[in-house]
Amino acid sequence: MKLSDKEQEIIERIGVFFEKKGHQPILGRIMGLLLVLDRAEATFDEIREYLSVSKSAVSNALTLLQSLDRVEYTTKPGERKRYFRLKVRNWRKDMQDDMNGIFRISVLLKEVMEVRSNSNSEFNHCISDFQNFIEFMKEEMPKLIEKYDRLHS
Amino acid sequence: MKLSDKEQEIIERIGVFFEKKGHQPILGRIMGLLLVLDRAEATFDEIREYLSVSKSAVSNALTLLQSLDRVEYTTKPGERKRYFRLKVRNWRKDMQDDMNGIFRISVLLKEVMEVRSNSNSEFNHCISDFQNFIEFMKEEMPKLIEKYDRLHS
DNA sequence: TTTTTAGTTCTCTTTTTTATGAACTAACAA
DNA sequence: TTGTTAGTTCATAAAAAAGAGAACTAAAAA
Repeated sequence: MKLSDKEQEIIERIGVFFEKKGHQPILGRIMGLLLVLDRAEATFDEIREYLSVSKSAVSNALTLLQSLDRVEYTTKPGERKRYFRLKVRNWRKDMQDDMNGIFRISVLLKEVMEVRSNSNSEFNHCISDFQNFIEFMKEEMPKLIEKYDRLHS
Repeated sequence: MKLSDKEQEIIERIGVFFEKKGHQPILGRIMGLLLVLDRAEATFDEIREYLSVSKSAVSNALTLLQSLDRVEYTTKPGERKRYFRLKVRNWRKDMQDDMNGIFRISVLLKEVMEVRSNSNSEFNHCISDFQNFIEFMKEEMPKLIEKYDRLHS
């Protein structure tokens, strides 16, 4: 039960990717592991061994990943073990959430505009312009997704 | 030289927003301050006082913000002080960078596909589907931006 | 009933991040 | 020349995050 160097490297890279999103390191590495394994699932203990981390680390990470709706588990008849796997169906939703996270700056800018006087109209105008841009993007994004679904159905 | 409660609150909120992007707390708070101030600029010492942080914290944060191309400074004739302000022109670019950060998962998924066998075609198919979706988005995004610019010129 | 399996919870250490404060520098001013 | 202003750098303290390991629990198996 050993991962190849290439697999390990990819897991680390995916780990870093999710770490940058503000998650703790193991979360990303567990997701990387579940992506790399051919079965696309693993038991609690397999995860522990593949990643050589403690039980508590795995337990906490899996609890968190499930609460984030990124991981789920199934059981097999006659077995007590849980088989953890990625919630594949949510990937697009997760990505949209990330997009909305980026767009959320416009809410903050709106509040900024509320406290600013109109003495610096050049700067105020820059903020408004940027807000318009974001509003446009926010409106167009769902249309883009619809377009994709129309093309791929 | 005091900020109102409302201004402070907005600065904290903007701080948290940028913290979630992986930056250290003061970076976001400095950006928040520069957004909230009517002049939209502040000297080194004003930043220090408004945010009640140490000189070194301000110095390091400003150096970093400048290297990230988010802040710049101007000087005024006869004054040695620097007037720091946000690089407003880069906001859209920053946002596009953030988007590309989200899309970068497709590079990782490509590598994942390279190490996966074809034994689990259902899962592999899910990955490919998601990759197609991202590729579509990556292609459409610049078009969307063009469209916005055409409408607002 | 006792044991085993599968995971959880709690306490504590290790590591990393964030920021402080003091000493330092560079440029100009008195 | 000495002082002052405007910052920088460095060593370190304080705080937060991440994870380890042991004790614990709950359900099934023997």
